[in-house]
Amino acid sequence: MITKEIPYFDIFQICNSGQCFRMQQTGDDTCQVIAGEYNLKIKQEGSRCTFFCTEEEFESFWEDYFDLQTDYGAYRDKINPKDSYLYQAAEFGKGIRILKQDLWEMIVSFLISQQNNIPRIRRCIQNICQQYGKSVKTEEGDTFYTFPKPESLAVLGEDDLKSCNLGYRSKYVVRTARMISNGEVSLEEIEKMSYKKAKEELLKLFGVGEKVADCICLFALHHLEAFPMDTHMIQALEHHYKRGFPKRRYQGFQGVMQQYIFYWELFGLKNG
DNA sequence: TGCCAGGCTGATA
DNA sequence: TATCAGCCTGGC
Repeated sequence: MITKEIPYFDIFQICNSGQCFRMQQTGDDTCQVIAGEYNLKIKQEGSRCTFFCTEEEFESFWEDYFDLQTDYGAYRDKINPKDSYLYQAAEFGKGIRILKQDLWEMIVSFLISQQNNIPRIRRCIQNICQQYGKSVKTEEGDTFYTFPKPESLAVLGEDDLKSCNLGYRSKYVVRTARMISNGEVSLEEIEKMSYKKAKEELLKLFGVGEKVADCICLFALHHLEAFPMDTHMIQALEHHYKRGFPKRRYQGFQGVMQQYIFYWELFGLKNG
């Protein structure tokens, strides 16, 4: 267990920001995240966060996973003070960070995300993990499931994941798993590529289009210049940036601004 | 009951 | 090159 003072870090904002489907609020001040072989409980009171893991695990994995070394205040300081819309969106979502998640898991997660809603995406992923992942016992005696490897899904029939509630997305996941498993597309190579090259490569995968590729670039590869355009973003930008979003001003970290806008559109407007 | 949700593919013109 | 139907399924 390790307790830290972390400014501008809000576990619930991250839970709801739609970038991570295996991080969930479990109580008034707690949440649970599953990543790789790890299952972490976090408790947050103000800027005081308690991570229920060893210091070694925190330093070798979670610190980087949550991008805790980066000063997000510096990104917000670059916001045009005359842009009151972006300013208020960034103020509202100032606890958001862009996580560094597993590439394969993000590919599958965002393949499933199309024409879908967050609770159902979570259920789909949970079903896949339970059926094809590895079960792991925690020290407390609880069981959780890891995310299955591409090879485990590549051997399935194209419709087999319909039983996990994926619907027509089943064949996207299975065919993509095959492309990776047979070496047609290399995850290791994509991880070394620039944003432009990585996106180009991801677009070769069956079921991956512009929006999904950008989400993968942002949430797995940490290419902060990726700017996913979904229906919410299209509407928000049409409404607030008639002459286009000033991406040049935020060159290199537009993705952070995208998250502030996205989170504001989904939660800020509704809650005042 | 019908419509739509955090898109994409493949057919058609 | 652009447009559009069709796709699963659950919630409203």
